[in-house]
Amino acid sequence: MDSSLVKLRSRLEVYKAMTDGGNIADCPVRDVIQGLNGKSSSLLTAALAEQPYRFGELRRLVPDISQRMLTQTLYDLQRDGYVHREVFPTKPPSVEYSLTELGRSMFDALQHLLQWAENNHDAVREARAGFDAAGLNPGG
Amino acid sequence: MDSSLVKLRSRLEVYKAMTDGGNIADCPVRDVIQGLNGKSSSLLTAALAEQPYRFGELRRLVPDISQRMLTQTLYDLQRDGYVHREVFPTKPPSVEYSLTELGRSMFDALQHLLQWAENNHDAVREARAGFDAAGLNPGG
DNA sequence: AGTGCTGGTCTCTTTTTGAGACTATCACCC
DNA sequence: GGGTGATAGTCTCAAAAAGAGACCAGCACT
Repeated sequence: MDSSLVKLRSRLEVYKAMTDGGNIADCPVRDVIQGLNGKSSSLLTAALAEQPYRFGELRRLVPDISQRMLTQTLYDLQRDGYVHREVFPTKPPSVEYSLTELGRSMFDALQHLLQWAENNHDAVREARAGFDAAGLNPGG
Repeated sequence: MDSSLVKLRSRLEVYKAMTDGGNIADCPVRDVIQGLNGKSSSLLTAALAEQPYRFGELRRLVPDISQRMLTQTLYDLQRDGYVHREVFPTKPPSVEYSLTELGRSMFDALQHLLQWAENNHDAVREARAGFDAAGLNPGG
């Protein structure tokens, strides 16, 4: 674990140098992670890691996403190479979305964070509650 | 790896049930990950995982973030329990931000994704380039 | 001919983000 | 004793992103 911290230091300097240079696209974190930052990107990737899904299925699976955002998020995931989109000439035509190899590889890394979120959801909620309560009564 | 896929299926169903029920806050992915989705949250967490930093230092470390967003992102990270904020009554007063235990734990999970981003930055860029090129010339 | 399914797009409104001017306090310098 | 610089922010205005939901087009079924 300490060794990863050592690696981290140099990595951070790389990030800094790159953003410092002006070209943000050269910073992997900004460039890659930002593409995953959509409000439902993680969830959709998780769904597609399970199995391929069609547009309408994804919509039902993640009901609080608007069609517009679902379209756009899938488009972005496809553009970044995580998702494959295939149109079947049925009547009416159906569209199937699936994870590419790159997408599956990315999801393997993302999964750690999803797992953490699940394990620590309560801790985060408690932190929020405590913070808000303290904020309302700052007069110590 | 396959066993994690099995776990995933049931997990996804939990997500679905929870968003389906209407209360999005009960879905760990939406609730936790969304708090990390800020454009620079990952980068700031990475910086603070290295060592504590002061406000101005963070601003210089991540130059393309506005003061306003830096303030707000740090506030959000603090509220979710990842970051500790300490004011020192120097003249002028200085404020130091550091990772809490929870934040460090979260970063351990996040780090996989950061590492992946670094390793696969080129692949993502190529995917984008290929997608855009194909999009301009769709007539097959 | 009307209804439903498919996978979207278009418009309008609200929310989020970005850029950057402005605040307040105190040490230092002249 | 007044201007300058450092600290860590806040405030306002403009632009970008996201959400809600109406609308579109093609075809099967009735």
